[in-house]
Amino acid sequence: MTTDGVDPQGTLTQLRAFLAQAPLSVDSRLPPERELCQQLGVSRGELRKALATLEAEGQLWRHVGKGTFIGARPAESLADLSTATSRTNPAEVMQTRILIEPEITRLAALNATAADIAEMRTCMARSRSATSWRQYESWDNRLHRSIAEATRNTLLLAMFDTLNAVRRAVVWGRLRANRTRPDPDHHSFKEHEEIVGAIADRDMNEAAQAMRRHLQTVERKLLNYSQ
Amino acid sequence: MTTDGVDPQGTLTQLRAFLAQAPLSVDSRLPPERELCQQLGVSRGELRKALATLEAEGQLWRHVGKGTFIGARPAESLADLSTATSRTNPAEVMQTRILIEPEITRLAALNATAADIAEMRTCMARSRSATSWRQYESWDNRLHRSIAEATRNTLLLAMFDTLNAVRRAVVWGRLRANRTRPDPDHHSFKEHEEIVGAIADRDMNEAAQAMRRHLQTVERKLLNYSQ
DNA sequence: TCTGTTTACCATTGTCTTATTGGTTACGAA
DNA sequence: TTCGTAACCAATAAGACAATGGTAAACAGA
Repeated sequence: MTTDGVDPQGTLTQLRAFLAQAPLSVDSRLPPERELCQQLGVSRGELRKALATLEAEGQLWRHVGKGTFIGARPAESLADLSTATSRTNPAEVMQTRILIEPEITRLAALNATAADIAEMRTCMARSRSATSWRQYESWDNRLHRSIAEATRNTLLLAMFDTLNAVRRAVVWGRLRANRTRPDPDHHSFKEHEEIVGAIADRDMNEAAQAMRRHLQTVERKLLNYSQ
Repeated sequence: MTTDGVDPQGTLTQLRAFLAQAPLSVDSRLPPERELCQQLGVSRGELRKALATLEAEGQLWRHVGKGTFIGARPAESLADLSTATSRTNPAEVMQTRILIEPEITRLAALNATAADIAEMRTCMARSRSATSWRQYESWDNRLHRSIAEATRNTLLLAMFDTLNAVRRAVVWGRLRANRTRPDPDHHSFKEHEEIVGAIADRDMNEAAQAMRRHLQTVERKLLNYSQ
């Protein structure tokens, strides 16, 4: 194993020298392969071998249609709705809801106005009188969102909307067709009452716990049987 | 005031009839004004008056370059990083962090592996030996993210990243220049120790409370004096 | 036979141009 | 004045085109 067996024509060395000499800062794009191989006087295949080595070393990264860039590949942000949706699952969604929504409810109990609470009660009444699961879920959604609105924190509301969007995408096909409308004694009705009641009482701890109990019921129903 | 003073040519009535007859479901786009006014045999001005009435009634919505659509105008999603950033403020950001991150820490105490905890300790050590505020904040960021990673919930991690992106954008210009590096007895060092210690002990409640105490200190420093 | 070069093609991405659309204004006719 | 017509504007959408990394086949040279 001779040294020139590793880098026969010195393409890699030549490329390193070029990068050291060129005025390229981090995240800047270097010339396209078709130009660069002419500048260095090597074939495109040899150049790509050297580039592959540097990429393996983490000194640069490449992407079709974009180019070749200095530095570390930008981590694909998980903070993106589509990528988050494609990588998660219903169990994670419920766990996240159980973590976050009770705390939202706690803050709602502190900040909700009378109008907010009236809005929640309206949503509850409409969900009770829903004539289809689709209607019920619409009002259920709106109830949960009105609680998030009551926190008077736009960022928190945005986080809730994000979570909600992921939830809808993940449990998409889940259409309950076995019954045409919710039972009058559907568990959610009583649980919603408890949540909104605690918010109206300004009982922050009870509000949070009621929401947690509600979501845990939903999770149980979701993961064990369908509904 | 005669009846035909309200709708002289009956354009509005004609348009209502057209919409009732046409096979247009919710969210579907109706023909552009230039076509529609020919179909109905009225001038574009008259058509636009009728459309304005229906829009005021909430039966349709219009937008330049897009068209005219049946149904309610889609609410601009707050679940968007840029809009959320532009409407929130540092106080909301801290409130949201104090609500969410302790719960993340609680779950991390349950799910963290030994490797996760080692990663957290590495971040703490690096932040202690940082020679600039910029370095310190980089390792502080990475510590908080490693805690979110330890939850083993990709959706929760995505939510954390979202919150973090907003935080960075909101408190952007805030560069601490009064000292070149953090004090060796900076409050965060001890608080980070308590958080990671509780995670290592699998003490979920203490982990959550330690994180809450830490963030409340950060909030106090942020809102009262700068740092 | 093996290695490297050339060439062509592909899928993805970015950029530029063009067309469409609601909104507005000016002008003229009734 | 009132209303229809035309023209223009800004925002948006859609398509055309070019550029780029990735890949395989054909070819040449040892």
